Amino acid sequence: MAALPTPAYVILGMLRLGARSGYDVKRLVDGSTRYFWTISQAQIYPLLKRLEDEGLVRGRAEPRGRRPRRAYELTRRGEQELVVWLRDQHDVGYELRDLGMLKLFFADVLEPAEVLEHVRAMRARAEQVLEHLDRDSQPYAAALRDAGRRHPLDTLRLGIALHQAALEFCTTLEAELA
Amino acid sequence: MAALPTPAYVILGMLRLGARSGYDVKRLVDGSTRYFWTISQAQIYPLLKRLEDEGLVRGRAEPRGRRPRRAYELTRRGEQELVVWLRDQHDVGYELRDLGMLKLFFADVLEPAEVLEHVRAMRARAEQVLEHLDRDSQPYAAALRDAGRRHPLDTLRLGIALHQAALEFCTTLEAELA
DNA sequence: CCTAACATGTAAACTGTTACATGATTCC
DNA sequence: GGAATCATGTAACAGTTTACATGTTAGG
Repeated sequence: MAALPTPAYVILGMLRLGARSGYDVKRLVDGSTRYFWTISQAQIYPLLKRLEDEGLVRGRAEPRGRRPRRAYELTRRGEQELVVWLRDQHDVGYELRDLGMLKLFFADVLEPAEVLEHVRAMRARAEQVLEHLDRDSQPYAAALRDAGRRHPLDTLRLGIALHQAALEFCTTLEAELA
Repeated sequence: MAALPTPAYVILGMLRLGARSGYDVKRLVDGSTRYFWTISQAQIYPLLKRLEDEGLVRGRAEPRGRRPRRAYELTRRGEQELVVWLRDQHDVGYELRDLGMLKLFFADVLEPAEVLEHVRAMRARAEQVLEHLDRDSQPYAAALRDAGRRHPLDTLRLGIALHQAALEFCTTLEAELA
């Protein structure tokens, strides 16, 4: 059996955190891992089917009227598979694509005033993300912690620390450029 | 004329910073923007051709023996195109895919000792990146600053601040988990 | 009654990477 | 003479997103 693609583990993990439908998975991803891992809706349904074929999730039909609908849960093998993947310390890599940083890198072609504008835009973005993390992700992570899962909150704290650092750097740079 | 894909602007920017061949572009990207923007070699050559067709770069053949080789430089229109793109404050978005954070998010399935191991691995990664930035990117950015381009160094400082923040958070979390 | 949110699914397009092939030059 | 580095290029593949299509349920 071929190794699963990463989005499959996201699905397994979200099912373990209480998601029941593909739609739930998408909602939870958007509300929690979105800033360090996204997944598009079009990937979810085919993957759920595959996971069911491989016996890692169990789905049963719960149609609403004429509309098909499936509710899923992890099987024991699915949970084992998730644990094996989580344990693999081998891949903790990351990939960042940051247009703000890329444009700053090339910004010497611009007028100083334009660079300042750009840095301000980067700071505004960091502020927006922090606001979203605080308003939308925090309550969800706090609820999970109260249910005994502490690590979503730890991850959120890391996300906040990262964006805070970006925010502080932008503020410093703005002062230098002014 | 359709808007160019982002890697095309990376090429324009790198040509402006002194790259002459496709190979140069790849080398500069690997040595400088790699931690916030990568580009694969296979994308570069077709894009250079396209940029030449659109009059944004000028290439001339400088073969080595029987091996073809092209040296490129920015045209005025190419530089204008770069500036227009840089000015567009509309897209300063970013995309992060961080397996370390994703696994931390789901880490409640693991034993506490395993989580600690994982956080240590994340910290080790941050340390490695910081080392690379300091050893490989710093000299290059410093040389560019001495040549009058200060923003590659600013971008590097932001990268360092980000990884430093990650490192500090991991250290804190390790202490909490121990 | 209408809109928003719930919910599933597919086809096509796009983006990016991997793997391979080729050959020159420089340094040990 | 062999290895590493310089240098270009393509074909196949994998991964991801966009756009569309469809229908339900709950609330204002």
